[in-house]
Amino acid sequence: MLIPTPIGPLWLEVSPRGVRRLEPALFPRGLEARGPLAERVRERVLAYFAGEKPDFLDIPLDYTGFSPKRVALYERVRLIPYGRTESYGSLARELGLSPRAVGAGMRASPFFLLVPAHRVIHADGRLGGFAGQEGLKAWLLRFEGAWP
DNA sequence: CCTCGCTCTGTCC
DNA sequence: GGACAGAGCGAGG
Repeated sequence: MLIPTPIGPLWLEVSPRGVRRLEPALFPRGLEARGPLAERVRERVLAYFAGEKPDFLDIPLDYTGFSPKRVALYERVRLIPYGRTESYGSLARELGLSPRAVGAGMRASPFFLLVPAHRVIHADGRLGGFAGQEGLKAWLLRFEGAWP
C-alpha cells in the first residue's frame, strides 16, 4: 500500500505478525498490504501529517529475523514521545550498546515513523545523519516543533 | 573549525 | 571467517 504524505509516498508492507516495513518509496515494491492493520496504519499516518500527535505504540511490528538487541533498541526508541528528542549516546548507555551501534540500528530500520528514528540526535544537539536524507530529519523535527 | 582513539553493528565478501 | 564503512562521543588543539 502506498500512503500519500507531504513528504512523498510511504510504502507499507504487513504480515500476519504486524508491520513489516514502512518507508519512503515512490512506487510499489512488493505485495500489496490489505486488511484491518494496513487500514489502521494508513489512518494513523494520515493523522500524523494532519498535525494530530498520534503515537504508534499499539501498531504491532513484525520483528522476524531481527536480533534481540535490535528489537530492544527499536522498542525503546518507540517510547520517545512526539516532539521530544534523545541522544544516541544516552540510549546506548541505557541499553548497553555503543553509540555507533545505535546509529547503525536506526540506519537499518524499516519502520519509518513507527520507530521514530528522526527523534534520535547527537548528544550536543546537532541532528546527525539520516541515511543521506538529513533534510527529511530536519523537516520532521520542525513539523513536531522539536527543532528551530 | 579540525583531528584522534574508542567502539561495534550491519553488510558486504 | 575477515574487511570495511558508518545516522556517535569525548578530549584536545
